[in-house]
Amino acid sequence: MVRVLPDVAAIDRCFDYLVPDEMSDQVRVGTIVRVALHGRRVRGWVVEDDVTPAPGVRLQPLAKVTGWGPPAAIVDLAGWAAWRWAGPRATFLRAASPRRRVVSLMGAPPPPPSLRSGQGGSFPYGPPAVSAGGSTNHNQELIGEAFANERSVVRVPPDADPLVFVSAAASLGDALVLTPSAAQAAHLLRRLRREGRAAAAWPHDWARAAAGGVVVVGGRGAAWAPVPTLAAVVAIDAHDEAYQEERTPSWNGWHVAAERARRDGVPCVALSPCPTLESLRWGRLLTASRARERAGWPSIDVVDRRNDDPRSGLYSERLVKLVRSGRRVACILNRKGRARLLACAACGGLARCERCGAAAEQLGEGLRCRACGLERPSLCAVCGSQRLKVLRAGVSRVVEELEALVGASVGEITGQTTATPDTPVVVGTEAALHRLDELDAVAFLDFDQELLVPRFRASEQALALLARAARVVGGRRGNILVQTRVPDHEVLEAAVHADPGRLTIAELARREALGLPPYTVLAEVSGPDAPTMVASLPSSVERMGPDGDRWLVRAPDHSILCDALASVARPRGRVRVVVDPARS
DNA sequence: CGGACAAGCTGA
DNA sequence: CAGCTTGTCCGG
Repeated sequence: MVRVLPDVAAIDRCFDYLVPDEMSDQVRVGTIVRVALHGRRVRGWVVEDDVTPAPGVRLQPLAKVTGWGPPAAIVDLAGWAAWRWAGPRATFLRAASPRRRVVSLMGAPPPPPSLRSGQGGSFPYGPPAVSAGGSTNHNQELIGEAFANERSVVRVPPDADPLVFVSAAASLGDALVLTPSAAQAAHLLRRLRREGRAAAAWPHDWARAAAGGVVVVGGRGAAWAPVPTLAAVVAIDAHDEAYQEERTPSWNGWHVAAERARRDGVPCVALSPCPTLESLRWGRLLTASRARERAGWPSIDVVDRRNDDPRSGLYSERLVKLVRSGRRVACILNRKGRARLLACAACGGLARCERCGAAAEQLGEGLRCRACGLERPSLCAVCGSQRLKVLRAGVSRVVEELEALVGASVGEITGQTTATPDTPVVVGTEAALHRLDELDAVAFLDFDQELLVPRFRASEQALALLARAARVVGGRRGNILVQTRVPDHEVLEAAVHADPGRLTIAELARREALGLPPYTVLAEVSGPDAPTMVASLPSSVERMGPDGDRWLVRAPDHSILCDALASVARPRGRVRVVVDPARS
């Protein structure tokens, strides 16, 4: 008899079934099965075997064995994640299961014995990494030390090649390597295979990973890969917010992988040019040499705009010179559309919505309210003038203005655009930094928007943006231009001096004073039934809010926070809980 | 989630 | 009071 968790998000509950004799050799903890439940057949996972039957319940047999599922250790890990991110277990088991049915692990041949290391013990490197180019000059000491610790945060400059760390992990045995995006994972995988490593892509090579003898590479989901004997974990760019699942439960891939490493007692290495404060609290910080770090950040040109003529708009003299230089430049502005804020050129009044009073933005020829979406023709609601001036330009508007300044065509990239423009000058939102590479320079037109946004992680996120830009311009070879009215902000100081530690110190003090992470932990509770849930939380947690329909719950650590969240009955479907919200 | 069943609303 | 909608309950 086995206990089965149905793959139905709303049923976070197990049911017992009989195992027919002919299935018994295929059924163990993790196996994916089909079961009859309440008059229908649903998928589910065996989460316990050899269950003693509860008296007085007539059991149904398993309807079918579908195939391989996550190993027992991962089933257990899913239980932990359900607690840690206050979500149903089924979500995590789904994340850990193969996309297509796996009937046998055969056909996933193990790699040649020469590459199967992982006998444990000291730290011999495997086949020496063939260094192409000069970016693999980390000293061996740093790598050795990283894997000698259980939890290391290795701060490397933005242009550092993570491959040496990945190879070192692979030399220890079956390693798990996480990257923020699937594209980065695919690239890394190709390079590992070129190096002669047996490597499996998550989630495509699920069965190969389960068979063992490979290093598994993937995005955040790879944290759930069925590696039989884990030897090490590496998270590349561990600061990246892409590790966090956007949908609830919003689990974090590298936190899951780190928990796995902890459970198995193997090293976990988080690489980042700008480690988060939370990661620094989690692990021991190791840094590249000062000289190496300084050499790996580009030159950062901070343009102090405090005394510039406001009529020069988003374009300082240095910016104009840069875009006219003929070099490949991306101008970054995190505002989509043409104009996000307008004023009447005649009476000076702001363009606002007639219905709700919120700011109206330019949309085609007319205006649209940014809050309620009401559209109206482009004229002043107060005096009727048709002349409106742009107070806050968006990307599309900047494209037009830069084309006039450069005298050539300028491309545009936002999250929605699909084609990559081939013009030397490109304007875009942050998305442009993920889509372009090998630029000569990146210019942040209004960096204050990043620095001053009212979110407690704003500074860290702003530095991460600069690190991202630094990588896109190829480290030291490129340039970053930053227009700001806060030129002495710690974020800019840290980037200019290639010393993220400067931000760490300032930010830690601020967070401690305000009782914010990493000194505390937060969860966001929202939705129609949030008040009910918040009201029934135990007094071990602090409640803050509401802000609209959002509440913040604060506790000294995850054990208290998650226990508190788990202790209250959840009104189904009507409340959303986000543990460790990225923005707040 | 999705079926079962009860309670409430409507119209003839 | 049939016929339909809406809400609540519960699953082996």
